[in-house]
Amino acid sequence: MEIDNLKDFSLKYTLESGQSFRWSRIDDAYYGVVEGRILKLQQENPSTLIIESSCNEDDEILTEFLLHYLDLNRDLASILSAVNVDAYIAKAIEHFWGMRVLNQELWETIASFILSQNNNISRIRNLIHTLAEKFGERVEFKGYMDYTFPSAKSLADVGVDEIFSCGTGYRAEYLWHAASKISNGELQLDKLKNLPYIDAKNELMNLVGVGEKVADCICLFSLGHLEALPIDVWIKRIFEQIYLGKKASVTEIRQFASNYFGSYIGYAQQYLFHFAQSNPNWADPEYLALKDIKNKK
DNA sequence: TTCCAGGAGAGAG
DNA sequence: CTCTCTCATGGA
Repeated sequence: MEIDNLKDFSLKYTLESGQSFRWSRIDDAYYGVVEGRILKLQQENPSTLIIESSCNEDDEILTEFLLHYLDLNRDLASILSAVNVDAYIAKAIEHFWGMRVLNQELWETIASFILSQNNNISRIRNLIHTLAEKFGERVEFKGYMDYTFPSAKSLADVGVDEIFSCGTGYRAEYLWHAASKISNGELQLDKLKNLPYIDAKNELMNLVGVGEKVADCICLFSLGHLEALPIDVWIKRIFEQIYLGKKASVTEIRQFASNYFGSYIGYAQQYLFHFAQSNPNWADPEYLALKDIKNKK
């Protein structure tokens, strides 16, 4: 099946921007395990998305699911125009136009970003794959084989040692703790989805191993809270070097950022993050100078 | 060999 | 509140 008449969408930038660790590109198609099945996505024209699923599901329901997952129900142009306040971020927006902030499954996002701490993206991908291979279910579609993300209950049941043996390091305890609290009902994910940003974030930070940054990642990449600002080493560097010109605390960065970019800071963050990550010259003087050129709103 | 990665917790000051 | 140290692991 396919979805037509897409506007302001880049499948590539959306799936390759470090929000999800479960997509692989083969030629011009993306294969990923999403909520129990393999999806194969291809963008054409570029306003058409061609979709295949490893399980038989109703086209209409799958369409609704993907519109939400890929955040296609939002008016991206107006969001980006709201955060396009200077020539520096304008460069990032221009370069990665169409990149969307995903709405991923909550438990998988919690687990993935617990594993992300003090870790790099390729190793996070490998860890998740190893966990899925050992504790998930095998799925296959058109020669592409992968494993579903293990449920909270299955990880709670196998225990810390088995999780540790996947190479998770000291994060094994954190992951097991979260899996336990979720599978025994101490933390109810459905309730979490209905809370406002601050409340959801605080609730998540009650989990051992979930600090402010990971909580913000979950709020942004799963719960749709676009005002969340995950401050990792990259975002810290970007704000210190580009916008503040000095070392700054997380509190300081947060205050400046929300004041400067407004309530869609989560989207601004994603473009700045991906721009810096993929451009070794992101802090060169020629780029640095762009931040002083303001864009009229 | 040392440094670093989409950090967090514990402890000290 | 802010610093500092430690926590596994693998790739550069």
